[in-house]
Amino acid sequence: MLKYALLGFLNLQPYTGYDLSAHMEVSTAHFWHAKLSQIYTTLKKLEQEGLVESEIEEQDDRPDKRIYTITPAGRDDLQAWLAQPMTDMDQTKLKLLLKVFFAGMGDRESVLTELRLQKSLHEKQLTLYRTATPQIIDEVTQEVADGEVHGFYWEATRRFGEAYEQMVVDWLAETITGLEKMA
Amino acid sequence: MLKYALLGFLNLQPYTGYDLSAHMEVSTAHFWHAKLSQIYTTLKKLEQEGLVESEIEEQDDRPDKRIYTITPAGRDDLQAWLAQPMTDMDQTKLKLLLKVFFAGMGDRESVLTELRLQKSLHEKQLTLYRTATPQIIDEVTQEVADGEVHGFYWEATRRFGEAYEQMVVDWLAETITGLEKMA
DNA sequence: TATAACATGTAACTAGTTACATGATTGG
DNA sequence: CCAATCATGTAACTAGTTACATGTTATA
Repeated sequence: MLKYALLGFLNLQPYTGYDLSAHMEVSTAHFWHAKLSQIYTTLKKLEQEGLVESEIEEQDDRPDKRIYTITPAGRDDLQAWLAQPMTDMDQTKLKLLLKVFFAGMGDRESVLTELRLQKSLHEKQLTLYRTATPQIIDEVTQEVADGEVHGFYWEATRRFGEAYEQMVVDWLAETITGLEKMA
Repeated sequence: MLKYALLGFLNLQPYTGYDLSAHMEVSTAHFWHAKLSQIYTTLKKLEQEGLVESEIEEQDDRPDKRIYTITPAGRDDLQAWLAQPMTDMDQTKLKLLLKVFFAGMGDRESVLTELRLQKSLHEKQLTLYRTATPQIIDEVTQEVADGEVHGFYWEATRRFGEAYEQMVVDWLAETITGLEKMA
């Protein structure tokens, strides 16, 4: 599926692998992330399949860049993916929940430490969605073509992130309180 | 990490691969799932590492069973994992959000269809967390040793599931309304 | 009469992570 | 002077999925 994340970004404008990584980190990271190594190998595969093309831009002070552009076949593939509705729910893997599920086998203090640490991490993330993310969306919306349309959907994913983190923080607070009472 | 899901269950009592799969499906599926094929290969690997042991129980009418038991080394490994706190947040991959992020490149009706379908799926799941899951937790709590302690944590993961699905349903409703107004 | 549940496993494949390898420039 | 940013890639590995292979019994 990284395939479609890459095709989606390349449908906005040409990018290098490094650029794509940077963009994913600030915009899709909370629902889709990838390491640079996987991005490079996937781009190579997409080029072999004819969904993207690349050309080298030479640079003097920096390493040369390989700039990828989406092809008509790539656009068709992306369109087909967008048009075809998912018939099942996304399945997630949450290590934290797995640890909580078996926490009765360890000691109470360890769980409390873990949950408090997680709470502070999720609070930080919640703040980001409320302060930094709206600014990023505003900027990018003005830079790209069809910015207003994309802006609506980008804001929708931001709202999801915010609501998710709020829910997690609330759940952690409740769970911590419950555990403290169990003393 | 499937490793720890399996060790966790086997720390409650011995199980076959088939049993483990069935238990995961009703209790951890929303935060940890695995196919039978992966469960079988992982159990084999765990046995080679000395973390579990198995013995065959012959059956006449059914295929023979291979019953796995956790070893002291397995228990130690599980304990160490539980005691060591995670220092980062779980990262998720949500195809639905990825599709929404790039939805401005497709047509509005496709997105609406997709979101409405997802809403009905998540509503169904929310109902399950409110009706079926509490009953399952009650039953299992009474069957296993230290049931009351485990019950607290199992209920915590149920609450997470319920809160998550409620949040998703609300987000979908809002997003659908926003899109309909955009007409 | 067909399909779900019971029961285990292997083989081939796709996806993703970690580590390695290289090397200049900029900022603290 | 050290870390971060820029920039690309390969190799080895771990995790997870899909498909294949087998065979009985209970249920709708």
